[in-house]
Amino acid sequence: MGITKSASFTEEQNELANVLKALGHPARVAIVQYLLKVDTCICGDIVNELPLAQPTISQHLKELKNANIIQGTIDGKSICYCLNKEMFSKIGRYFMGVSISLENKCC
Amino acid sequence: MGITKSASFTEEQNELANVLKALGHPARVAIVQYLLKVDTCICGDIVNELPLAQPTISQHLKELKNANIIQGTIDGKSICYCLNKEMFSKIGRYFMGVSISLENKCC
DNA sequence: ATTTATTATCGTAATATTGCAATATATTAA
DNA sequence: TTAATATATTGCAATATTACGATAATAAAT
Repeated sequence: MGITKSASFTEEQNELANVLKALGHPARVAIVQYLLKVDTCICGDIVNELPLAQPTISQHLKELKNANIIQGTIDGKSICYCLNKEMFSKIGRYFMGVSISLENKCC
Repeated sequence: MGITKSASFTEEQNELANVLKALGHPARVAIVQYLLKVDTCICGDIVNELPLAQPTISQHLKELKNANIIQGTIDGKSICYCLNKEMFSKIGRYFMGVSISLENKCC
């Protein structure tokens, strides 16, 4: 993107935006959904599953990891990836909270 | 961004990614939080609230509107914006669903 | 030590996003 | 009609993202 004035916003706003930006790409949504289905997997499994090259998948995994959406643990010569429960719980609670706040408001 | 291979992913994946991408910017998170606080407001109120120029706010509002996150209704010479309850409910339910699916899994 | 397997990094082209000044559009007020 | 108010659009510079080929790095197997 262009110049994003992160400094102008609160820590909370920047953090939330970072996580949602990381999830704001169809390939990364697909990776999350695949991980949800298979529980854990290695990078190569995702390369076989999605129509993207290995470096591209690796880059997407890095972004998801940076945003604390997935975690990877070294397992021999491969890396075992899985979803970070707490992050999904946190995001879920945030949006449900917004949703409840909006319940008795009209537009 | 670069070339996003939207065609390679499902409709659902693209839709979810679009909404989350729209929310994946601190200025747009700030707009949502402001709207949550004041219920409804006009564009000018947001321009006064955030450290961004009017065309920039207008552009962010357009993106939020396109993603169906806010709606704007013409009110005289200004436009009254508010959050779209259903969208937040939908996103909240999605993430809570993922969260619940992850509950009894380990990593 | 060499090969094989798995993932990460580098470099780069193509494209998208961000922010704003200038300007256009639309509605109300005088 | 003219002026004032509110928002949208255009055009552009600066920057970020996406995708991938080539290559490096790491660990296991032979």
